[in-house]
Amino acid sequence: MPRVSRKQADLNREIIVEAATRLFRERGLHGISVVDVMAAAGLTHGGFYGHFESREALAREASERAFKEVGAKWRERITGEDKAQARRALIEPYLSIESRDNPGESCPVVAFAGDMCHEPTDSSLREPFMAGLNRLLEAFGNLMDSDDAAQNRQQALVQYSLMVGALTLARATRGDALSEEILEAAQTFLTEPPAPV
Amino acid sequence: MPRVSRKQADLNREIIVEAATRLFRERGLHGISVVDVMAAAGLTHGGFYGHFESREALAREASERAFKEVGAKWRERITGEDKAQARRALIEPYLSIESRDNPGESCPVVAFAGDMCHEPTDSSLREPFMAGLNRLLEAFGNLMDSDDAAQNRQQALVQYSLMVGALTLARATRGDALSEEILEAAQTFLTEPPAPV
DNA sequence: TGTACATCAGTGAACGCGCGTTCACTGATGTAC
DNA sequence: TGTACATCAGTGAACGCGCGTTCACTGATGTAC
Repeated sequence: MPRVSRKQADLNREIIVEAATRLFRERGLHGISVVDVMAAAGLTHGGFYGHFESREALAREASERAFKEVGAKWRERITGEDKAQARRALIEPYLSIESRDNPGESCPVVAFAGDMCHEPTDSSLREPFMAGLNRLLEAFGNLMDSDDAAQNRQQALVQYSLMVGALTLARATRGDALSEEILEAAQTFLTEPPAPV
Repeated sequence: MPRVSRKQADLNREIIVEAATRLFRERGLHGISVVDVMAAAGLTHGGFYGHFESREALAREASERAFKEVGAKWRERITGEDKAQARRALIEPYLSIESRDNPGESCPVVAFAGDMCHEPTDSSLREPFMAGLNRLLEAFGNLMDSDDAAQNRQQALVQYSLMVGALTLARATRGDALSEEILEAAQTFLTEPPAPV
């Protein structure tokens, strides 16, 4: 069925980006093809370049959207005024089995960090990654208890690095008891009073 | 120059594995081709299958060797009797700029964890990864101060997850000041007395 | 509102390329006498 | 030790395949009157 309405075409583009936002996080920046994304959107591959300049342009847009999504999710969870409680509201779902088993809907930092290490310095994917990571770190730093901004920053870097490392390792070891053990250890360390660090 | 001596052939195999041990860590499990490895070993690709059953078989062997290498490196660094000092002797080089900039010679857990998340459940690469990770975690746990084995285990999981997360993020953000900031924050947290956790 | 025509979103074949893998070939190595 | 021959490590062309990308085509959509 060639030539759909302009409205439908815009919707199709939206569907493609949504599918990509999930698939790139699930299988990595190099783990899916244009055919895969288009098929996931219910389309054939030929129309892809009517919507996007290149595969990389889609990856960039998908990365941006993934960061926006989790940014919004974080904001939802931080509504309370108690900072320690807000931290827990972020950390517990972050280090949950659900999060581990649904990379397509969770943190793009974890999803892309490994690939980003191999990305060339001038890759256009660096920009959305860095921007998104910085926003998450800033939001997280605002949830620390100290009056000392430098100390809050350091705590945010440490705790977030731990969250990224634990979730990455939990995914890498999925199927082994170690996977749950890692999530629980990190969870306990980060949320059990007295306030960590 | 076809048909080298048996001795030279064994040496060539060794050179191929060594090149692969470095290259797979530098560019990821899917980032290099058989041609790349053979070229790095000074050979052409045709002879590859005289030495290895498949590309994956080489990846498996390279992974095993990488874990053996860092295991030996860790053992070298742990010679002292002071556990806190031994921890520092591991952690400081682990979270250094040198480590960040030389993935080909450093931790295979960080090098492969991202790829391992996308590897099929029955991938033959899981075995060396799990075995190597478990050995490193055990060695690290033995360096904790408590008499409580469970607590030592938890500390090892937390601290190692943090090391993996921090090094991964530092590599992913290389070129930005954030990269060094992350390394320093994790370094400070893990090595500055009072004993962390 | 209805008609005629231009536009263009999506299709599927095709492109060049790099990949993992195979194979006929070469000629030095290793061996049997 | 020397000779004749079998072996086999490495070479480079070739294979099928999937990839990103291009393009001629189709026919419903959008527009001009």
